[in-house]
Amino acid sequence: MTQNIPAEIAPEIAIKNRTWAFEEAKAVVKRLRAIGRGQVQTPEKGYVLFETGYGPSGLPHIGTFAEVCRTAMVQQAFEALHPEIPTKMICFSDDMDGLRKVPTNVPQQEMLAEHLGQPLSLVPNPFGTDHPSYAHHNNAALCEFLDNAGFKYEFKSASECYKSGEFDETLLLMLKHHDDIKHAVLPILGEERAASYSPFLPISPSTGAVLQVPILEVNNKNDTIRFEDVDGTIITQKVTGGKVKAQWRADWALRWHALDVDYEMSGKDLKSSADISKKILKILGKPNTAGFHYEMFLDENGEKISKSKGNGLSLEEWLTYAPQESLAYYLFQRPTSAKKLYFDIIPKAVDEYITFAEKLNEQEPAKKLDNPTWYIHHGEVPTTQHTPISFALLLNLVNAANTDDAATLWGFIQQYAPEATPENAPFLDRLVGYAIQYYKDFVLPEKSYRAADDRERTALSALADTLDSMESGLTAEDYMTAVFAAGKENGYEKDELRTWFQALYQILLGQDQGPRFGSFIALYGADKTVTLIRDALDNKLEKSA
RNA sequence: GAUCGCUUAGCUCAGCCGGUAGAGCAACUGACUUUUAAUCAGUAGGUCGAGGGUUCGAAUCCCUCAGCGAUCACCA
Repeated sequence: MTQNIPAEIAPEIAIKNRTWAFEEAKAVVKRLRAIGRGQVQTPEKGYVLFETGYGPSGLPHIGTFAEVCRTAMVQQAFEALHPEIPTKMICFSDDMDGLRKVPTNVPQQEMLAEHLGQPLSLVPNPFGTDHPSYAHHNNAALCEFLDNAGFKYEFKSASECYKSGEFDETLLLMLKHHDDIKHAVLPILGEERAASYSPFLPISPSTGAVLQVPILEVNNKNDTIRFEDVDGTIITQKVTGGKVKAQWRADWALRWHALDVDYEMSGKDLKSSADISKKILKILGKPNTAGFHYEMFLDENGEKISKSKGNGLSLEEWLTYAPQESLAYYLFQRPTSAKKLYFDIIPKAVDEYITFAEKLNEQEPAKKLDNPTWYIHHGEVPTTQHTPISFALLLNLVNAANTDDAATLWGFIQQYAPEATPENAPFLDRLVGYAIQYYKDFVLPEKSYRAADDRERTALSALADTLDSMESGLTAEDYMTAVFAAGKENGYEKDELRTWFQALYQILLGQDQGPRFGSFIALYGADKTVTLIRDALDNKLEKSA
């Protein structure tokens, strides 16, 4: 249930920490103290609850990850303050929400259009996966993602909460305070919406759709509401048992109340909604849930990242080029100021993560709490995270080494860190994979091979012949000598040798710069270099570029 | 209109319970390599948006202003 056991940090030390995560955790403590009349103790439900919200109308995105990740950080800080109190994180999916519009990026558009208005958990699955519904598919994606990232959480489905009756008690309470709740929400609504607003959205008995209709009458004796169904029939329906869903904002308060949520953060775009939800929670008679509002993610030009525009950097993109830990590190930084998300920040984030990860285990307890990796690795960085070289160096290396082969790249790495191997530095090995991906996507497409002129052809074939006749396994210096000899003996004067090397890069590697050529041959292999040269002379490289 | 954020070295940003500024990149110098790049060592570079206040002392707290930007006001 508890997220983890932070490495021994005395609560007296923890309470002095001022990072945002601890400030948030202290807000949770304050809430507990209010509930316990001055005593900080385990809530009646048996644990302190941290909630995150997810809308399964789309796949999990970077905002989803950010919210779970940061909530886990607050949770960990709380555990350091009160190790004796159990905690739990719930990832709540609002899969009872109606399908408002058909997303343009999913299959079976027409089929989905027929199900507009239906709860997402009843809309058929258009993806062809095993899951029974649209929402189930997305929920599974969320869980898979969170599991892979190593989060400890409990998944909760809105549809199940409504149907099972878990929300009934609170729904009845909301029915009792129907008008108060309505008036709490009205001030922030536009005129048009205000006219028909109700905290309740009945489920149509004829179509199953989530209806956004005026509530004609509230009956607290029978636990019912009256409304007009899509076909014009006036219906009287219980608010319990999954026949009614709470409207946005009221829905939030409902969850906080019914599950007794102690902490939930949200984006600043939801600030006004959260404020209303707090008012509703108060009407329902519970103390405030703790939580703050994090800033939005922007793109390189400071504009809001939107999935439809495709600007900025997506979660998938980050995780294609860098480890999840580096993103978590990035997310730890000042959540209340807007973050620009674009490619260039990734290498820096990775290297700063590495720097902090290398330091954590030796730091004084008080210092540990200022180290972002304390939150990412639950107090102690595993030794497997050690890497002797930086990601920036690795990216330069993969560029220079001109290879998408991990083994070759490791050869270059060992020039810098002779003792490192994929086995004893698994994190570095992961970084190698990311660097190669980067090479494939950004370096390779930029390559432009040119054909050799006559002098170059002569020198290159001489080099190929020499290499062919050399024994394998010679040193970089031996190969270097051969390269120089091939140049000198085939028309390159001493002061022209630079152009000879440049020719090698342009003709063989498709770029203006490259690695030290002797080392390149030693690592790439003399025989493969011969093949490379002969392919170049046959003009085969241009096609593969 | 309401709410919030940002403004610190050429660039991107960190520092913010007050004690005369830091990093990365870029620049420059040097070392090392029988090419370049890389690597390593070092140097230089800022009246911390403007004005005022509190203080022995403010990039850091308070007020005013300016510029830029975001979010909300339809849906979640």
